[in-house]
Amino acid sequence: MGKYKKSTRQALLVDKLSTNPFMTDDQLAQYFDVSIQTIRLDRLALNIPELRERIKSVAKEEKNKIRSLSLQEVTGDITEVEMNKRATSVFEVEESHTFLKYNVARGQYLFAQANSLCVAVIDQPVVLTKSAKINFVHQVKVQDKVVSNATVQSMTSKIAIIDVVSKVGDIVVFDGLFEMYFKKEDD
Amino acid sequence: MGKYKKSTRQALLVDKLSTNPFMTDDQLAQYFDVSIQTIRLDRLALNIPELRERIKSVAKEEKNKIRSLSLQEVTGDITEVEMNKRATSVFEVEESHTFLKYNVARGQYLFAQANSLCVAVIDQPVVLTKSAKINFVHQVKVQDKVVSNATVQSMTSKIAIIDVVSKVGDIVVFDGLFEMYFKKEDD
DNA sequence: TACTTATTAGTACCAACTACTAAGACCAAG
DNA sequence: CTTGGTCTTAGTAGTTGGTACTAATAAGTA
Repeated sequence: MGKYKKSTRQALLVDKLSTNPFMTDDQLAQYFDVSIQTIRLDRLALNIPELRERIKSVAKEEKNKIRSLSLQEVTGDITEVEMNKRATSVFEVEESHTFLKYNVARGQYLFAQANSLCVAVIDQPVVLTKSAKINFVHQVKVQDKVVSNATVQSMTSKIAIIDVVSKVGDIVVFDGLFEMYFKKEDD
Repeated sequence: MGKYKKSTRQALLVDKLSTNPFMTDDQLAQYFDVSIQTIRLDRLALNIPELRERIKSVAKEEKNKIRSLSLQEVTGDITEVEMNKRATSVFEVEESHTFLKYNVARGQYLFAQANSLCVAVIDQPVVLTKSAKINFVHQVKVQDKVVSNATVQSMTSKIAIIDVVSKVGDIVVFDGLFEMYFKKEDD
């Protein structure tokens, strides 16, 4: 099999280091079958610190930071809302979390962002997710800003169908179709 | 202040490094007001590894702690695993999980539990969620114990289809069909 | 004083980098 | 086809925090 192209390699690099932050540039170069310089350029581009710094940050008690990244905080910042029509939120993955937790959590955070946005766009006090069809289209890299857009497709007195597309730049990383259930205040 | 004699210094050195393993020989030399060589002889005599090795061993411990902590945090406790076949986890909804917006947390945590379970059931180092079709069947209350069951429906060399059903007692609260993508890695 | 232990100085070497320059490879458009 | 851009590789100098070793010196003791 041929080598990966740059973007793929960089995505895989993030992934690799998230599961195993103890790899040297040399080992990574052999793994991806590229030169050590390429790995270093990749790290530079992705803002990934060198081995010793990675290890040091793991060793120091960054576990508190990581622990604090619970799901309810990861809903992203809602930047625009047009009630019952559409909404936008932004979620930036911080580098301190990514190495350890990112792998497991990626799917969960993208879903959480989208789900929260769906709740926010509906102008009702109680909004529940009923069902969803979701796709994780593309990997998210370190420090990527995930911009999520929710658009209400249809809305009855109890159910809203909302389409969500999350992008990093121009690249779609996640999309989903959410069916939200809500109750009017006096129910 | 006079310098310590050898035995005292070495005892203090062990103490110092046990509370702060991040000190370089240079810093230690200044601290004890001896030459760097003395510190190195001390470490040699006491079988204390160099800074980087000390940090690495701390990092490895820390990583395991964090991993189990964050996994437990997100997934609940995985109680049974039959690799590549099925797995079960239990997640108890605490107040903190429902803290801001009950409904938001509910969806995200149920999804997170299911998603994590799908990652755990596949015996591969890197497992990513590709897509999912999920249903939030019934509401979950605080202190409910959500028992999630994942069953691998089919599995190729790259993709696994997993069915997840989450229940509180006998009542189904969530179900989902997950398409997981994984990579074999010989490292 | 001679002997032993403790300390210091200094050299060569290493891993795993950073930061930089320069050149070649590859593809895409004018 | 050639020019330009990105991508990749090569190579050098310098850094940190060491190891491993030799040699000289200082301090304490018989």
